[in-house]
Amino acid sequence: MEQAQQRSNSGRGGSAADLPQLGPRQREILRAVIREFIATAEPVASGALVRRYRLAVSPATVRNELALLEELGLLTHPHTSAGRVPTDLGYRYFLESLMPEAMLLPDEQLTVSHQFQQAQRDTAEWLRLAASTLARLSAEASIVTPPSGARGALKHVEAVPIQERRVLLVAVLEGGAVRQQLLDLSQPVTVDELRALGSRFTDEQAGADAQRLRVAVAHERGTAAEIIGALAGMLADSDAARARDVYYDGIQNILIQPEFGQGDRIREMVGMLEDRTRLAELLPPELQDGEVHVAIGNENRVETLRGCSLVFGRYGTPGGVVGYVGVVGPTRMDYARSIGAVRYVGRLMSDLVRVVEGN
Amino acid sequence: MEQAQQRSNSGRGGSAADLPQLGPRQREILRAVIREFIATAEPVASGALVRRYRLAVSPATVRNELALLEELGLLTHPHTSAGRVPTDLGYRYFLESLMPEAMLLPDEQLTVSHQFQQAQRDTAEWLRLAASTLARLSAEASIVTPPSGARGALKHVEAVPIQERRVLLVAVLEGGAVRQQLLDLSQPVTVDELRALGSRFTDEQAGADAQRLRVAVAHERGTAAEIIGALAGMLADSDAARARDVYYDGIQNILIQPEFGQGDRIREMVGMLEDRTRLAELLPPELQDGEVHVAIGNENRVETLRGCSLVFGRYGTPGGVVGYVGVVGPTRMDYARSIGAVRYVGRLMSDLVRVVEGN
DNA sequence: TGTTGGCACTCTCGCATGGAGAGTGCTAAA
DNA sequence: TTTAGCACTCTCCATGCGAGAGTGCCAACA
Repeated sequence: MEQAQQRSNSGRGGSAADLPQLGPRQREILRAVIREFIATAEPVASGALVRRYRLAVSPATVRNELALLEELGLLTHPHTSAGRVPTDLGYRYFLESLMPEAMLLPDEQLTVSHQFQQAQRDTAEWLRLAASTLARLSAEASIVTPPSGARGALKHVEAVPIQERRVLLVAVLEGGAVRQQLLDLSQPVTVDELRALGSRFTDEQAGADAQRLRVAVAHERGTAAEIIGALAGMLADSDAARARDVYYDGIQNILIQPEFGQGDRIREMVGMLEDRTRLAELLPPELQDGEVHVAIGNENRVETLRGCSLVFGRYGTPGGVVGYVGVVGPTRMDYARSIGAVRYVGRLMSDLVRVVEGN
Repeated sequence: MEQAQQRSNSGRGGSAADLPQLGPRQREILRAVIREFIATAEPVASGALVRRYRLAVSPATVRNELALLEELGLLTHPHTSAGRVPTDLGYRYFLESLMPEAMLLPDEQLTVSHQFQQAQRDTAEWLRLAASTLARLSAEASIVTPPSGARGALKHVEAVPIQERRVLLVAVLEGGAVRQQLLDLSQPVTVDELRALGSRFTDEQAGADAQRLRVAVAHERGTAAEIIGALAGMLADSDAARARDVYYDGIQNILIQPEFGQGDRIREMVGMLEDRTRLAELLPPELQDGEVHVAIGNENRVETLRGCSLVFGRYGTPGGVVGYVGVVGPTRMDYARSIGAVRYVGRLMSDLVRVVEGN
């Protein structure tokens, strides 16, 4: 009955080390409690466990085991005569050694990857699709950050005339991101001059970062200097802009969860998600591409998200751009599904980024 | 004591015609009820009115007037011994002829316009700023749609090489929108060829819409035909993409409103807002730039938003691009503030669009 | 005729009560 | 070691009751 174990989901906090040792029956019972609680959101009673999971022992025996699991810190009691509820540590144990393999079903994978292939081949579209796919698969709220270039290197410059002294600068970055900005010039400029400047800068400054562009400003004068200066600003702002460009979806999914029933818990949560400047606090500190990090309840650093779990994955290319995909929900979430979804969508995003980078 | 009246906020439904005639004291009392209810969200009692608004009559007299206003359909009663609550019609009357002038304070205007000037000069940034500004000013949830070109005419084309057979197409549209898409070519192409194609298309097809580009495909062959075809697709998809690019903010503001206290009302609402495909249902059918449209409660067409009011404005340039800014909240909202905020932010957005268009 | 004080009536809300039901913990027996 | 039995605890729900808020109406008054 033991499922394929999977230790690759380890999170931070070195939790694997301090997890207690359990016998097979205790493991079976713990797993049943967590499954049941995830499904019902109600404290789980000994009798119900025996009945619904066809345990070969009596409720009294189960009660003894439950008391033991509680003593180990894996379960709690809302009050004396209520059933058991998993603690954060209980979920952690489940994740580390009880959870079924965290994989999407093959036909789900097929559907999702098909959708990604159908989507318009544009980064914003992909991000939106990733967010909505994650929200649907996990039935939680999802967060997706755009890929951000490690250096924000310039790849291509274009200056489009708007008026005689106003141009739209379009910069394509290494990694396929496109940034645009209006620029008012101090002198009139012709279409041909702009075109020439665009191709010259594309040739000369390809691969440059904000730093190098700032230096290059000194060697230019007039319109050229103004444009290079603006480009440097665009590249420097690039990361700040990225932080504001986060995609959310599925907030409605977590609004209905009974744990957010009333009070301002929910308001705080949504406020936290809407405040794009605080997003960085959610992201796991060090994480490799392809790995999935799970922060259960109090394991995450943000106070307003106590009682919530975060499942985050990192996508990108080695040495190239980096982005995050993740889901947020109550600690009582279907971790196997969420992890599977995050991992798969992260992998797809990595593939897409690789395509844009041209590898 | 009568405030400056303002009839420019008329909505659809020809409501101004069927509004009852009221005497000055009735108007004063109705205004007080609505003010009080907007502030407290609790049914308003006759005694409280007299006390808090220093009315020169006794509670009994006020009760008589309240009964009359109820008979006219402007107020209701949750139950026999409760205070009065405005009906949709009551709010409508308030809007049409009782509301103080719907204008932001001069220093608020200054702060906001300053923020817009400070912002990075990029459409996405403006939209985000508009959404967050509206949410903050109105203390409701805000919705901002990107400017969409009336025709989606092409202004500038650029093809950036990614690999030898893969290019990133960047199209700048009339109105300053930038669209990008990856394209896999059937034959390898050099950087110089791409550059030449880009400038040729920019020259030949400037001002073209999706339709004309489709025709132009027939006159090209090879790589050029593939690129033109892709451009036609991008322009055609342009409107669909725009619909998905809506900016929301301040959802947390309406989550705490007591009217959305519990139940799935709120979940439905957020679901409605998150579902970008249904946004068009919210937008007012015909509306001139600069006008503000208010749909109170049942006046809006979407069922899940019964009990909510929408305040929408249209921005853009005559004959040019068009976009919408608006706020969503409970019918019990501060209409003067919301309308003032929507009008002012709409005007700023119109200015910005005009700048991008080069007028 | 319009206004007001007085008063009965109604409805909600909060609180305490009590019984039913669910579930545990403990003990003693198998 | 497991289990049956049983007392105990706690929640939940329905009920009832009293207080309070507020209205509607009536009769008196200016």
